[in-house]
Amino acid sequence: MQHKFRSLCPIASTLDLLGDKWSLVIVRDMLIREKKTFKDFSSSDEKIATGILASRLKLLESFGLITKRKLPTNKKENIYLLTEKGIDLAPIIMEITLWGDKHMRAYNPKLISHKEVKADKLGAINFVQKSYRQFVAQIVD
Amino acid sequence: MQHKFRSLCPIASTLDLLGDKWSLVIVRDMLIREKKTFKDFSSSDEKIATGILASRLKLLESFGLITKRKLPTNKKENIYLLTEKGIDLAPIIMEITLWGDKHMRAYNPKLISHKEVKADKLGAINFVQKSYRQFVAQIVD
DNA sequence: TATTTTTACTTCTAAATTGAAAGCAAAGAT
DNA sequence: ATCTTTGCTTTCAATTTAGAAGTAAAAATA
Repeated sequence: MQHKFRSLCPIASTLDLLGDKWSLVIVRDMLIREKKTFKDFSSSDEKIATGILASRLKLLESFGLITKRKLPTNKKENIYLLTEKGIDLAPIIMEITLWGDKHMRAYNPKLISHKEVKADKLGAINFVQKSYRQFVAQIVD
Repeated sequence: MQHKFRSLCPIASTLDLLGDKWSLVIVRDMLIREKKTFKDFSSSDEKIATGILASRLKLLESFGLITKRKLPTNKKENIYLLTEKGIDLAPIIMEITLWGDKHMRAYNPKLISHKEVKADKLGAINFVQKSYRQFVAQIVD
C-alpha cells in the first residue's frame, strides 16, 4: 500500500510521514533513550495509546525508518531498531530540542534542558548517532 | 486559554504545538516563499482547507510565532508575519528539507530539490532568515 | 454610483483519526 | 500448573480533518 503525498515539496512530504504528535517521540525514545520494545515505548511519560503506537511502528517500518526483529533468546518480545534512515533524523530531533528549549519554556516552565545539545549541537548529533549505532551492533550480534 | 503539554520534554512540547501536517507548511510558505495573506496560504500546492488554516493561524499567533496586522493602505487584507520566534524555526525547516530530499524521494520521485540547502546548510539558513527580516522590514514601514 | 469580485473568514457535515479502556493469545516466569 | 508479561487487536466515544458552501465587508471595476 502506498502513501499519498500532498505535493512535490520535501518538507510537506516529510510531514506526510512524520507530521504528527507521536512519530518523532517514538524516534526520540529509540535514539536518545535507547528504548526498543513495544512495552518500552508504551511506558514513556507521554502515555501513547497502544493502538496508535502499533500503527505508528507499522508505518515507520513500512518506510524503512525502523526494523522489527526477535532475538534468539526470546520468542515473544519484538525488538525495534532505527535504520540509518531513522538515525539520520538526529539533526531534526536536535533542532527541535533546541527550539523547544528556547521557546516553549515560557509555556511549559519545568521543561527539561539538554545542556550538551546547547553547548555543542554537532557534537551531540554525532555522539547520539555513534552511541546508537553501537547499541544496535551490540544487540544485532 | 492555555495549552496542555504531554510531558516536560522539549521535543514532545514542541510537537504539542507544531506536530501536525500543516503548521510547518504554513511556516515554510512564510519563510521561504514570503507568503503573507490568508489567500496566499490557501492557494498553496497542498490545498489546505480554510477552516484548518484559520485555526492554525490563530494557534501560531497565540504562541507568538506569527503576528497579524493590517496595512494602512488596505482595510480588508490581513498580513501575517513570522516573529523572531517563528524565524527561529529555519534550522528545523532546513533539516526537514534535507532529510526529505535524501530519504523521501524513493517514495515521491518527483520531489523538488533544494540545491542551495544541500550545498551549504548554514548559509541557506542565514540567507533565508536575513531575507525574511528584510521582507518584514519593508512591509512594516 | 452601482455592480462585481475579492478577501477572510465561519459554518456545516461527513469521514478519518485519536484516546482510553478492555480483551486476548502466546510466551515466559514462578 | 498457574500467574504474569508482552504485544498487540478490538471497540467505541470524542476529537479533528477535509471539503463544500455561505457570508459580510472591502476593493476593484463598469
